[in-house]
Amino acid sequence: MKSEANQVDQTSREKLMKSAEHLFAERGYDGVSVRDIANDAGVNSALVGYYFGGKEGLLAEVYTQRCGLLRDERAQLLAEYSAGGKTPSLEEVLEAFITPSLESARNGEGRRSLPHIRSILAAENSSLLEKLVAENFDESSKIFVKALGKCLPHLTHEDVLWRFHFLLGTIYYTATGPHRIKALSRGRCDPSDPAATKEELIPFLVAGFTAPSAAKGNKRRGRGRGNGTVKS
Amino acid sequence: MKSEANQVDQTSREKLMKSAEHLFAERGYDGVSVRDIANDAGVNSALVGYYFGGKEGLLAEVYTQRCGLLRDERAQLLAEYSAGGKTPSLEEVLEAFITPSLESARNGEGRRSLPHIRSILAAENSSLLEKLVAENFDESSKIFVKALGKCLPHLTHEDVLWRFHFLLGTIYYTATGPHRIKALSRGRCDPSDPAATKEELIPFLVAGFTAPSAAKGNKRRGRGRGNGTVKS
DNA sequence: GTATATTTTATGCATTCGTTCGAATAAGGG
DNA sequence: CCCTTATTCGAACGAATGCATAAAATATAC
Repeated sequence: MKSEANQVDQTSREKLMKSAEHLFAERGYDGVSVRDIANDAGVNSALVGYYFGGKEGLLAEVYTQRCGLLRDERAQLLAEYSAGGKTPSLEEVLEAFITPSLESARNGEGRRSLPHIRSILAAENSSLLEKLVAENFDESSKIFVKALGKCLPHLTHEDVLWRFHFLLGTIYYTATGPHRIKALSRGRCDPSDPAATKEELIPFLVAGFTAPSAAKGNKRRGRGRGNGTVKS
Repeated sequence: MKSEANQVDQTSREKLMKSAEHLFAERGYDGVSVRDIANDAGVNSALVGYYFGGKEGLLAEVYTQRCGLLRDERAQLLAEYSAGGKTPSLEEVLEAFITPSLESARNGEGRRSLPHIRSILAAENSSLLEKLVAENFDESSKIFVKALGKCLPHLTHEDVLWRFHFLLGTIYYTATGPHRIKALSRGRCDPSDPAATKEELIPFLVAGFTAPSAAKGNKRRGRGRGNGTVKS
């Protein structure tokens, strides 16, 4: 198979994947028909069955490919920040995790499709896709949770997991629902601008992550809010 | 067939709305057919046309009703914290906003359906529903953004909006499904537990909101003895 | 009782969906 | 040239969709 086609000479398989990524991100899985995809790609609709076995196979292919790219970018950034055996700072770990999510336009055409697709999977809750998410995501998650925990020795493992969970929420919501804040701010806050988003998100997250532990050992009814770390 | 004696006499309209809320939250809008809803409700499928004019009308009805409930709960909590002309603290404002989102089981049957539906709207991006979101949510949002700004005079209006945006992300993501965090923690972190979530989320958010301003140049106007209201 | 209004049911319709199948077209080796 | 293989195409299938309508059942008023 001659997979080294030029970007001008694109195989039908690639056209389908590109259109599928675009349309799935825009209108959801059930909201797009294979005819829509084929039409957008300019090929015959039967080719999705020929190349991917069906609509689900096409989505799986698109998703895993995108996930791999995102995972690699994150890993590479984290590796850069860990060069020379150095332990990356909290900001660096967060930046390594967030940046590829915000600007996943590297391969596509300015569309941040992966978090959108990911959000759609969560919403439409297809069983196959839930499995895909676990397969492609848990690996990267564990690495970053570990790196975060190393930066935050005052937190329990569960604290880190919770805050990682909140971090994911900010990322996905930024990628999927940027309409409202843009309207409320009359366009001055634009979550589709990766640099601006990062500039606001990182300090917010750094402060949130470095907050005192909220874990069980700490739930004494102490009056003082910023009480120190409780050893046991 | 005659409907067997239900525990309460529920009109077919209410049955439809209940089933629609449940199913929309579970499988999305396009993922559920009118027949599915009618079958789940135990009524004839033509009744959704009779009562709501169609599938979209049913969704709009469900959504606006749920939205009204949530908005009222939030407003009531904020009013309680503002009793006697007192200015609520940051934690109180956050709690008033978050709590009803996390435990929207008050009226339903333990399902936190509204954020789920909201998330689906964002994903499937229907034009009608985007309008619904703006209509039902912006009002509440503006009130809380204002209350937050009053607690955080060191921030610009845009800072507050950004962090409010991140706050929404954490809520929606938490409510959108049983997520990886539960698996990664072997069940010890359970986002479906409102109390546990709040115990972790509030300190995280308080720290994030009170972080120093990230605005470029820190150009907060009206510094010194600030006029309370934020200029619009 | 009858008459009227409301609610429910049964059924059909036009459309769209994902998928499949067989026939064309292209490419390459003998 | 023929033969094999890979790709593309047009057409069609059965199933499911949202929606509309007429008739039946039920409630309500007189």
